[in-house]
Amino acid sequence: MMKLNTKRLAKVMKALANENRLALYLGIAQNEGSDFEPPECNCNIRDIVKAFTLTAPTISHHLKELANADLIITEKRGKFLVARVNRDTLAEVEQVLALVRSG
Amino acid sequence: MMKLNTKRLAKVMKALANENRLALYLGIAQNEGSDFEPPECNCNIRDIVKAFTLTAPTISHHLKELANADLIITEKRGKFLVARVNRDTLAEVEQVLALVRSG
DNA sequence: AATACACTTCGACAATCATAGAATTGTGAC
DNA sequence: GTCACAATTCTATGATTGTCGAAGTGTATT
Repeated sequence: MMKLNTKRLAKVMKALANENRLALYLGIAQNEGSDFEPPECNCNIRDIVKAFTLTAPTISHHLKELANADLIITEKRGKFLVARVNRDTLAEVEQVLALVRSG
Repeated sequence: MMKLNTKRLAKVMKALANENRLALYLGIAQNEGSDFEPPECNCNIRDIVKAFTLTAPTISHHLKELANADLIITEKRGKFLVARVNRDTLAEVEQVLALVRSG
C-alpha cells in the first residue's frame, strides 16, 4: 500500500482539479460495470471523445495524467484503450479526508 | 446542503491541488482543537507563516482560495484571523468518492 | 496620535497548464 | 499491402497560477 504523503495527495488532487479531467474520471468510473469489449464498453477513448467536446490529443493527455496519479489503470485492447478506476488510491484519499474530518 | 456537481467538485479539488495550500489546510485541521485565543491557538496566519516558508501575501492568497472553495471558514478576531475547516464540504467530497468507489 | 503588528491588495513575473492541429505509430479489416 | 481507424507524440499558444515585494488597511497598545 502506497504511503499518501502531502506531496502525493496534492498530485492526486491536481489530477482531479480540472473540470474536464474530473468528468472524464467520473465517466470512467460509471462505465466500469461493462465487460470491456467494444462496442458494448464505453471505456475506450473513442467513445469518450464523442461524449466530451475535447479532441483526441487532449483526452489522451488527460488520461495520462490520471494514470500518472494512479487514479486509473489503463490497458490496451487491440487498437482500443480501456480504463478503470484504481480503487486503492481512491480508498487512500477517502481515508485521509476521514481523518481530517474527525479532527 | 450544497449540491456538489462536477464543476464545484473540481473547484474543491483545485483548492487542494497545490502542495503548500494543502499543507496549510491540513495544518488548520490539526490545530482546530485549540481555543482560538492567541497565543495558544495556532490558527492565525502569523503562526502559520512562521511554520511554512511562504510570505504573508502568499498565505493570504491561499487562505482566500480555501475559503472560496468552502473548505475553511475564516473569522476575524481583533487583528488576528482564525480559520477552521468546514466539515460539511469535507463530508460531501467523501460522499462522492465513496460513491465512485462503490461503482 | 504615533507606533507596531496582522493581514490584504496590487502589480509583476516566471512557471505551469489546457487545448488544439499536424504528423506519427500501431492495429485490425479487406 | 493498403486502407481506415484509434491513439500518441510533438509543437505551439493563450490562459491560469504561485509567488513575491511594495504599498495599503485596520486594529490594538502606549
